[in-house]
Amino acid sequence: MKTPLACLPHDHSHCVHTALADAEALCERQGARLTALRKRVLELVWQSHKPLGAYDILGVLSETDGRRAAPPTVYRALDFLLENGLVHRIASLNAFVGCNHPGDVHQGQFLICRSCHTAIELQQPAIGAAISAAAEGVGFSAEGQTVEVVGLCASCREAA
Amino acid sequence: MKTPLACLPHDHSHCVHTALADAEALCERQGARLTALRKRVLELVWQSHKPLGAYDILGVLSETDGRRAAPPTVYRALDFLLENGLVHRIASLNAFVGCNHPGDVHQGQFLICRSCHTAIELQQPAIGAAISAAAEGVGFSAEGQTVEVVGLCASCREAA
DNA sequence: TTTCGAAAGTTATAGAATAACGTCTCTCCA
DNA sequence: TGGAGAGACGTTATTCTATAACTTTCGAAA
Ligand SMILES: [Zn+2]
Ligand SMILES: [Zn+2]
Ligand SMILES: [Zn+2]
Ligand SMILES: [Zn+2]
Repeated sequence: MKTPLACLPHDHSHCVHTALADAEALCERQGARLTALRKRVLELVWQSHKPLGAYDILGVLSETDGRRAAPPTVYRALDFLLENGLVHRIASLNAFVGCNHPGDVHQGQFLICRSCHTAIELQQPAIGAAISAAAEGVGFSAEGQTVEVVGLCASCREAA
Repeated sequence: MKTPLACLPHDHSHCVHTALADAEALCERQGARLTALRKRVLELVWQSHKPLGAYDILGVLSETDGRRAAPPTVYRALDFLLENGLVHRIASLNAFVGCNHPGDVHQGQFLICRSCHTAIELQQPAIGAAISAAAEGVGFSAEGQTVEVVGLCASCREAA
């Protein structure tokens, strides 16, 4: 039972640097253009392990960065990041979080702490397989999965 | 491999009657008030096996039923139905669907056909258990699960 | 009959996402 | 060199989803 980095104090700037570097490398390899705006949005999404709303990103771009930005600016950047597997959308929160395993084709499972709002990305092939199998069992061919779990993370559990 | 009723031609009025009768019985038993409005909203949600948006419900109430209704009217009814386990919310669609197993405390898994938009509710304790176990594995206590799978249902698969 | 509380009506607003069109700046090739 | 075309981004407007806050209605209990 390893507590995930996300809900422990850690050198988060390292997370951010790694994520940005990985993104650069990945886009290079795939011929995708990681523009300054897209990189900045990715950085903002990675500013913490908490899913971030599109309008929060918009706020930072407008107020802190001083960039003239309207919703489509943010959503286009997010669409790019989603398509390239650099972020995930959390449907139950209408928010976005950086992907921990960029490059792999995958659909994570997310553990969302109702106390500290941290999202932990799991990658348990067994879960995906169990779901696909159950779907196949009724003749349904699964193409995409949304698995989001709300509860209490290890830290918040201890604190309580 | 049993194809679920939901994506076969069937006597759907039977689904509706059963759902409404079950709801009456359940509310009676639990001392919850299934008012005319709430019952009507439940009926509308059950009008098909496709998840229905709150504003679609609102449209019917206003135009067909001639009832003066604003969003809160619908959302309050839906909240009641959710709290009493009579409908589920599909986060990835912002829509609502009737519950197939009212009364049981459960969180379904949903298979959503991208072609005919039918939602099939599964109740596989094994999946829920696998997810909870994976969460416990990193010290996370799962309290609620959202499992939504998009793909092709048996009928649409055949048709293609 | 009065009183109280739940349900529903009403008005306004917040929050999330997209449509449609214009502008800018590259790269590519004549 | 100098367009042509494509992609990224800006801009404006609108749609869709959801909730806040206050008022009115109505039925059951005291
Ligand atoms: Zn991921
Ligand atoms: Zn926490
Ligand atoms: Zn039916
Ligand atoms: Zn289908």
